[in-house]
Amino acid sequence: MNRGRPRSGHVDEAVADAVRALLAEAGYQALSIDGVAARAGVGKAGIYRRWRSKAEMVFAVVVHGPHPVAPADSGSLRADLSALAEHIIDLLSGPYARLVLPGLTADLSADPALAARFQAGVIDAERALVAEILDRARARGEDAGDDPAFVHALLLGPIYTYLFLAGGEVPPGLADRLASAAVAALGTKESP
Amino acid sequence: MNRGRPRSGHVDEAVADAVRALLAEAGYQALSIDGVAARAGVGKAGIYRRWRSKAEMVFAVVVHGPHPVAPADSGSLRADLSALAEHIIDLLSGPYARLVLPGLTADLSADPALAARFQAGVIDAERALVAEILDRARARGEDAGDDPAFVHALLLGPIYTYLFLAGGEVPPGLADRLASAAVAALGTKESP
Amino acid sequence: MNRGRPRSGHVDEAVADAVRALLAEAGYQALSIDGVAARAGVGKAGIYRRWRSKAEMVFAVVVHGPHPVAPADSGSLRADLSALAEHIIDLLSGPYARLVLPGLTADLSADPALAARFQAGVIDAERALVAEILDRARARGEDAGDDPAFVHALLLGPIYTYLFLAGGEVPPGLADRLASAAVAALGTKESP
Amino acid sequence: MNRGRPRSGHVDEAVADAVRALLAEAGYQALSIDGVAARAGVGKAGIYRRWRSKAEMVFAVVVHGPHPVAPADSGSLRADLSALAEHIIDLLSGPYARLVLPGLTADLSADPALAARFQAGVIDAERALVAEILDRARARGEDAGDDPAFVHALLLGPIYTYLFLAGGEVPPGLADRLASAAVAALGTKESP
DNA sequence: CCTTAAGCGAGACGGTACGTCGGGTCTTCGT
DNA sequence: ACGAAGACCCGACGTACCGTCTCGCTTAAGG
Repeated sequence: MNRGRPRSGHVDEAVADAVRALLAEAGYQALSIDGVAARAGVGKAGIYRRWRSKAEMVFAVVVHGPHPVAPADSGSLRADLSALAEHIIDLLSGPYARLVLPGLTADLSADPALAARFQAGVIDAERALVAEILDRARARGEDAGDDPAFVHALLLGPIYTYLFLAGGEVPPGLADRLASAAVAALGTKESP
Repeated sequence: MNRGRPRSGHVDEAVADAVRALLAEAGYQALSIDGVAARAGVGKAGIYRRWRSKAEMVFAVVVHGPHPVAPADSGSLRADLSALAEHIIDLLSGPYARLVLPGLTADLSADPALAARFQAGVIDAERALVAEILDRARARGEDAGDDPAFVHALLLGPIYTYLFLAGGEVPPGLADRLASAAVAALGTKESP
Repeated sequence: MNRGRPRSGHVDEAVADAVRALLAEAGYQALSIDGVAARAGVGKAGIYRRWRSKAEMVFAVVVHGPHPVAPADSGSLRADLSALAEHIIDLLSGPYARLVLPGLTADLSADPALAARFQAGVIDAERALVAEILDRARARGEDAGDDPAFVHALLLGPIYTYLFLAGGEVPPGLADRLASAAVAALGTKESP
Repeated sequence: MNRGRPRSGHVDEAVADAVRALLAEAGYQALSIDGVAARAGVGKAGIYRRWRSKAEMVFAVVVHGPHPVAPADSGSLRADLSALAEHIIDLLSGPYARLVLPGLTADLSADPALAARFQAGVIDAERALVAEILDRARARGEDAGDDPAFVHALLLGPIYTYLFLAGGEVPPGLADRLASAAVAALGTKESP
């Protein structure tokens, strides 16, 4: 049985609001636990009771999960992948992800436990979407390979590169071009 | 003419050694200017006189530039791209890049000036290599498209994804598969 | 009429035990309400229901009051005062008083209400003992002055000084010497 | 040779001012290092660089030492001791000592090193004054005993008792009465 | 007997202060 | 003028307690 005073949902809400507000104002690096606590009108202990680090907190608040985005079934592999790529572009250039992802990625590299949760909650979820799209294509008789992780990397990687390693903007038509590249790659023998 | 005592090369060496040692011991996030100064037996002022931030210092020391890697000319676009991909994999999974890149990427997103220098010094240099490879292919009569940046993103992005967003390891044969995908993409009309 | 569940004596016992144990282990300053509650297996509310502060709690537990030490009647003022001084020395150098008094005194200076209770429960009680001794002496025809508080200060003050302001140890024979000093002071005209 | 930037006297002054102001406003217990740093416009590190605790800081600032109060030589032991007692009363009921002493005494009991410094800097200094007075009296042919520490305790103890253990006020004429008591005690054989 | 008020252990709550660490700047002396 | 050294102000860190407040559960007295 659960003993003691139960945790208050109000804290979670207030922290989530404060995190989003402060991220928008100053970005991930400038976000501090002290600052969030003060802005949320919450004790620091209430935050540390829930999350062990800034990275965990932001991860929980911003990446918390609405990734159930069912992949559209347009009847063609290329169109499905293009839609998925467009979805990833939207996600990564969205209001918060853009501010959060580089810093969060850095923290992941120093916290294997959190990295595992990111892997499971975000990467694996997206790979599952790719797998579903490929399965459907295979059912239709299209050539769909057998490595959803590779196809996923072929979509996510270039998008991440444009956004966070190169200039910061995604070129127009990128989703289509990535989908075409992926389809072309699937229809190729890798060694001559 | 320069007056006063000239800068001592000894400082640069000592700092470079200290940065490498401390990176290996504790990683990028745990690296501090104080720590580097103490380890190098150097004053903090001597460091700030050279670089404006931790990110600049590490960037200068670790990514300092020896990227003159002439792209091998193997006579085939696919083989050239594969060699380049292999080179990128080696670079990114090298001893320091692996420890440094996620944190450095995060700092880039908060320091536009440094981001521009990273863009110019690393991204543009690699894009130029791709451009050279594509030019050679075109001269040979192969289909080479007109967007080296896209081809570069197609190589670097998935590698970065595997190393820093997903598990941390690059699957075997990745360089070949990426090169094949790029070549296939180039031989495709992007709109049906 | 008292309704509701009556207070459990078990709490008082458990708290008293915990306070004594923790005092012995770490002293007054390191004693915390959280610590006492945890050690006693008691809720913090149960403690705050009984006492308003750490000082009150410790005061109640350690100085709880059994000071009814009837002053021995030896037939001589000097001997009576010496016995009382010896008693005070024993009290103040006892196992807990020694750990508690300096900190408790400090808290008194910040809590007038508690100070008044300390004054009434400890100081006034001891002054009453002195008054009784002086009355007996006066009845015997000895010179006993008319200011028990002064005589009491003449006994308690030096003892406190030796124990808590100077080194920490009471010199041998102190009780006798203080009694002699007090008697001598009583037999003196204060202004020539 | 001393290397590095020397400590700034401005910090010492600012801290001393802030400590005095905050003591007057809220007392010793409510004084915090954070508060002093903020009020003084000084970093906490600057404080911790100088003193290891609140008690050390306050001790250094308030009790800093100028106790060179030469003992008046009035030609009589009783008058000298009375003057000294009056001086002690003034000291202890002075603006800061009153706020500081109880809390400081408490901290002494938890910090033997500081206790030793208090003993050496304050108690021993006052005992030396007593010793000097007694020496002068002995030179005059008066009976002066051989235990300055005892005489000192006979003066300081009752004063401390009145101020910090009993009500808080010193009764009028106390200095004279303590001096008389001390003189009387010196002229007495301690064992019947 | 059955309500019901108050007690109980537990522990979360908003806060404050702790002592430490790092950032980026400034100031000394010696080279 | 540069060098090492190190103090400067600032602000965040993660921890520990404070005193208060819910929880769900006894526990007895009063109706």
